Amino acid sequence: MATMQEVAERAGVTKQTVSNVVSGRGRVSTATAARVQAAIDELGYVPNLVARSLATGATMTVALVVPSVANPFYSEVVEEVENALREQGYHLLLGTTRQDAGRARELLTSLAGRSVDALLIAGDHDLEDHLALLADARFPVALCAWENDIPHTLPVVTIDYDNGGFLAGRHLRELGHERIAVVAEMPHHAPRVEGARRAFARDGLTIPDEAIFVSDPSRPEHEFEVAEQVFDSSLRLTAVFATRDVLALRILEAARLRGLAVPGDISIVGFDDIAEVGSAHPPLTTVAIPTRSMARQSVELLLRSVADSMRPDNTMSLLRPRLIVRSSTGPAPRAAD
Amino acid sequence: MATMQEVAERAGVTKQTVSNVVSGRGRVSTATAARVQAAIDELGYVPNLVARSLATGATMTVALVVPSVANPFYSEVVEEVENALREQGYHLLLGTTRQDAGRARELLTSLAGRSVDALLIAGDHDLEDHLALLADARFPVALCAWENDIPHTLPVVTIDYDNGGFLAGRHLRELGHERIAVVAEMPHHAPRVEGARRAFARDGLTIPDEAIFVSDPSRPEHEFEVAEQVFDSSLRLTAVFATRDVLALRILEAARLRGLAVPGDISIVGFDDIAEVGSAHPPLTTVAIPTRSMARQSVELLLRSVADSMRPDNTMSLLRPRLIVRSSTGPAPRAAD
DNA sequence: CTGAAAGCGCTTACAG
DNA sequence: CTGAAAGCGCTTACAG
Repeated sequence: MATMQEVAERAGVTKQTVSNVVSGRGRVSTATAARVQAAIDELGYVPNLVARSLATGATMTVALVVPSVANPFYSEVVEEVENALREQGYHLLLGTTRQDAGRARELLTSLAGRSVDALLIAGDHDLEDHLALLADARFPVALCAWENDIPHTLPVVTIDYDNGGFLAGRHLRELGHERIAVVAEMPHHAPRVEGARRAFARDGLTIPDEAIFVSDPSRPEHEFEVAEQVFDSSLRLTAVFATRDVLALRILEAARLRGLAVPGDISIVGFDDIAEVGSAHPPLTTVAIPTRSMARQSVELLLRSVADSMRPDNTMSLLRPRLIVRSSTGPAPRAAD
Repeated sequence: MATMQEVAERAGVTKQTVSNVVSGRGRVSTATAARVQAAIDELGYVPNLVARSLATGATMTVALVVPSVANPFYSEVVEEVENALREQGYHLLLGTTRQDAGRARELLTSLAGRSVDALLIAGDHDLEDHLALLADARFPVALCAWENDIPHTLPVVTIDYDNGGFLAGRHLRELGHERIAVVAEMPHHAPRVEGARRAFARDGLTIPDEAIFVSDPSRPEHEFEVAEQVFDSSLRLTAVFATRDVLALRILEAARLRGLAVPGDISIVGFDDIAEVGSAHPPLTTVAIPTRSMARQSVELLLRSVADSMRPDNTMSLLRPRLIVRSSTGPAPRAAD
């Protein structure tokens, strides 16, 4: 592989001049620039990025840690982080934790060796206990999509999940629903559940613990089983709030399989606003969260701090979800009681 | 940040010795090793990976290029590639092309600067024309999940897609189906379609062009529209072969919405064997492809070549798909003709 | 078992 | 506008 030195010799100049024409910085006469460029082309010279990194202290790569990519929410985060990074010329180093605390720990440890310029952690799964490993990282670290027990030691850009749950609950209350089930991944989605409860509490109503159904994200087939449990329960429900759209879709399927009309017999509200949900039958009412803007803001926070070579401001920003009313929710059916 | 030199001074030894204890290579007396380790701990020393890379010529990171991560097939590839990489101590640099040839081009160009030890490209979307950019890459390159016009210039580990289509078609033929529709993303899935046609041709039957329905992957809502078109057609179909499970699921949904019994009125065969398909209602018959083993073999091929520091053998390996019969396929209903 | 030297391929002031 | 030098922080032979 041709080196900068070789290009310099061929062009009859010094390394510095080659460096100048490659970087476009420092001025070089048109004539020598052309000579250098010719040498570069003839030799097929490509700068060695590792050497450049050592000299400049910048690797132009940012690491992103997510629980999984097989989850529409996180795959959207990955896509948008990559977009934002690429616009600034950065590469993306990806690590997934897969609900494995040991793996998460290794990941953070191996990342702490400054081979990246910044680190973004998405989602609070399995990482709570390992954040301390990052205490003396040599690069800025930020958190996003963090739902429970938001750390105070690092900057975070996340969603107001509690408010999202509240929006879902309030919508259902406005439609007159009094008895609803909540299907949630617990404890991760606790804030969404609490939000919905708060909306009911305003009207003096409660969502009892028996009406909270816990889904296990590690077993996809479990999602449907839970949906079945909901309808098998004797709670005389008129609506279901699912704290993830993927769950909401399973509930819709289970309802249809039992001949329940949506929203005639049962209303369904989801959470996330993933693409499939808008083209479901019927299209689902859901709580939309600004995933892409969250991803983008996180990257900007981090890159700003890289540019200024200072720790990022220890800010916490909470993005607001938004209720999207489609056709899976309607007035509560008159109780036959 | 502490440097190796500083650790050496503190421990009263030379850099080399510190390097030895850090790497575990070259022997060091227990006593000095302990002194060095103490200095490392006191200073919070972490080796600078970039410097190490420049010295060794290895970055311990491998790049993976995929069309998208919002696709269950590719997200499985990403996961398994990451697994295989991590086992060997490598990091994953991820790039997605998003059906944007310009973006794909930029990606490959920016990767060519030897900041990675190897490159794996999954999927043939948008890359056909840019492979030449990799001609003088300083690291090994391999292809996987390549379906059309497999290049001869690079090693590839892929699926026998044509055979997958054949398995689906043969299964349907064995059940007595004569008139089927194929829903496919074209031209990408052409081999799967051809495979199915081949199975029919053995019995002197053809799948006419009108029975091939093209789905547009860039518009998720289009998938359902296509499913509707299939049932609106006047082809008197008894089965549908969808070249992706996600499509098969939409077809199942459309069938149910019209009151068609699956498999009583219509049989459905998918392709991929993604997790959701096994817990659908009914569970879908599908062509399972060894995605994880493909990902793993690709990584091993690449890493072997990195270890030997030679070009990978220009091999082409074709992994065999397997038909998984579940409950969405049954005997063709007796025609009422 | 430990030390002194050279080198990986760039960039960054600093002279001229 | 161009050149000579030092340095980024490691590792790799090579002596002792």
